[in-house]
Formats: sequence, structure tokens, C-alpha cells
Amino acid sequence: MPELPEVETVRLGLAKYLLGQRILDVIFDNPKSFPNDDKLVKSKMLGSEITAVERRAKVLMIRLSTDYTLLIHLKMTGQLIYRPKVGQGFGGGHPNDSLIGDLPDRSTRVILELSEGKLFFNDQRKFGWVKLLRSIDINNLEFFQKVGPEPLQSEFSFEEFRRRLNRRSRTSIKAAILDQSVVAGVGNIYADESLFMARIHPATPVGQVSTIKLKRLHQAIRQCLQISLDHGGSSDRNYVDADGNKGSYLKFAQVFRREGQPCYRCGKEIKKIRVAGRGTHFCPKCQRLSRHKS
DNA sequence: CACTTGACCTGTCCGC
DNA sequence: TGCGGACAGGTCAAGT
Repeated sequence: MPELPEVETVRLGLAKYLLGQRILDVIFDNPKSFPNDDKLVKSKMLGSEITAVERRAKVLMIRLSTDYTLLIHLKMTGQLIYRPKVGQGFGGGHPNDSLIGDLPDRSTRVILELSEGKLFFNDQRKFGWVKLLRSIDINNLEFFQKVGPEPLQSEFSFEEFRRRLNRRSRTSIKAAILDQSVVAGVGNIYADESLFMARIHPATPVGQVSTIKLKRLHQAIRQCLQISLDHGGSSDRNYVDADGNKGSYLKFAQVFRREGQPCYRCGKEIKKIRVAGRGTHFCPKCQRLSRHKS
């Protein structure tokens, strides 16, 4: 899916368009994508106003004036695309129409009809979801209790990073940074990119990564995510922002999807292997398996 | 507990 | 062109 930079880019777009809008209707028919009952939707959503659009880890939160919140996870193929009503911004003939075509399409799972436009939740693989919850209950969800610090905030200190990593010292460093309870928002693309930047082999057991390298990794995670955010995220396949635009970060990727091509740093061929059950890209020369004690 | 694997879905690409 | 299998940005539950 969308990892932190992509979800944050969507959030920025939604905040620009949705704040202050009223929900006039909600159209859904897939209980997997939107497992809420009609009664709750009618009483807590219809007529309510959107008061904020927030994000924690890879989860979006659309706050409503009824003290309820829509939680949204895009998982692998989710999209949230906003289209203003014709005559209220870009309408027919908008340049983005060629990118994603007419909406709804066959992957549309939920439509929010708003006072000034429509919000489409598309999700080809149906892994993603939209849930309506009491705002006050959200912090008690197990996920939010366990999730790690936001990497672009100051709460993501090196000491905190190491403390959370040390609970999982035998697993691979890649599996560890993909774990949302270690750090929030890192997924497969930025795991590979930040491990390259820190020059750590993805399969290195956590307990054998030196302090120097862990410090490099801590900084690399922040840098990769920030650079991607600056470029509107990565569009490998499905990802688009709230306007339907793709992100351009993959043009700057050092290893992700570059197997068989030369490393920009040393010239050796980038390899693709399997680590933590995921396709993993790395440079065998820049990222050697090493055995240091921290 | 720590850790790994398979399942959830649909679509696409690659080799035969 | 068709068909089978592998694979895809993420998380869970269920296994060892």
C-alpha cells in the first residue's frame, strides 16, 4: 500500500477539500470494505460535518461533528479520490480523468456524497476498510495502543527506536522496521530504501547491527520518508493522491524495483531476494552481512 | 513470548 | 492466445 508518505499525501489533499463539508449520503454495499450497520451510518454520518482529517501510522481519520470518526486503511490498493461537483472546481475534462477515468469504477467500494463533491474509496483487492467508530474509543483500539512513534515527529528519538528494536533482537532488521509497533508507517519500499541508505543488509539479525549502523538507520528512515513526502509519495501501481495524481518518488529510489540495474553508489548489480516474506532489494556490495555486537 | 507462514482478494505479468 | 503460477505497496490469525 500506501506507506506513510502516500497516506500523508492523501491526508493533505483531503484536508484541503473536505473540511467544513457536510455528508449528504453514503453509498456502500461491500461489508468487507465498510463493515458498519445502516442505522449507525444514518444517525451518525448523514448531515454531519467534517471537522478534521488526521493520520496516525498508515491510518486516516476523518473526524465528524457527531463525535464519531471514520477510520480508513488503504492497505495495498486503496485509493481516496475527491471529485468536486461540476461547476465547483475541476469537472469533466479535468486532466486527471485520463489517469483514473470515470468514477465510480469497478473497484469503488464506498462513495461519500458531500455538499460540494464526492469522495470515492476504491480498493481493487478489498484488503482496505472504512470503519465508523466513536472518536473516544479510537485510542483504546489495540492497534493504537501498540503502534510505535511517528518517524517524522520528535517522539521518534534514537533511544526510543533502539528500545523498541531490542525487544526483537533475533529477527531480521527488515522485519523489525516493518513492524508497526517499532516505528509507524514504514512499509516495503521505505524499508528497502532506508536500509540501503544506512548500508545494512536487510537480513541482518537486529542484535548484530552495530550502534553506528542503527544510528544511520534511524536517520535514514526519517530522510527517506521526508524525501518521498516532498515528491508526493511512490506510485508503483495503484497509488494516487486525493486528486488522482501519482507520486514521483520511485524516480529517486536507489534499490526498490531496480533489480538487475547498477547500484548508483558502487556500480554493482542490485539484487532481489526474499526477507521477512517480502520481496527485498539491496546492493550486495554496499550492504554486506556483518556480525557486530552492539 | 518471539518469530514465521499463510490467508485475505484481484489483477497482471511471465513462461510454456 | 490460453493457462498456470508467482507476485504485488499491508496486516492478522494461526502455527512452530
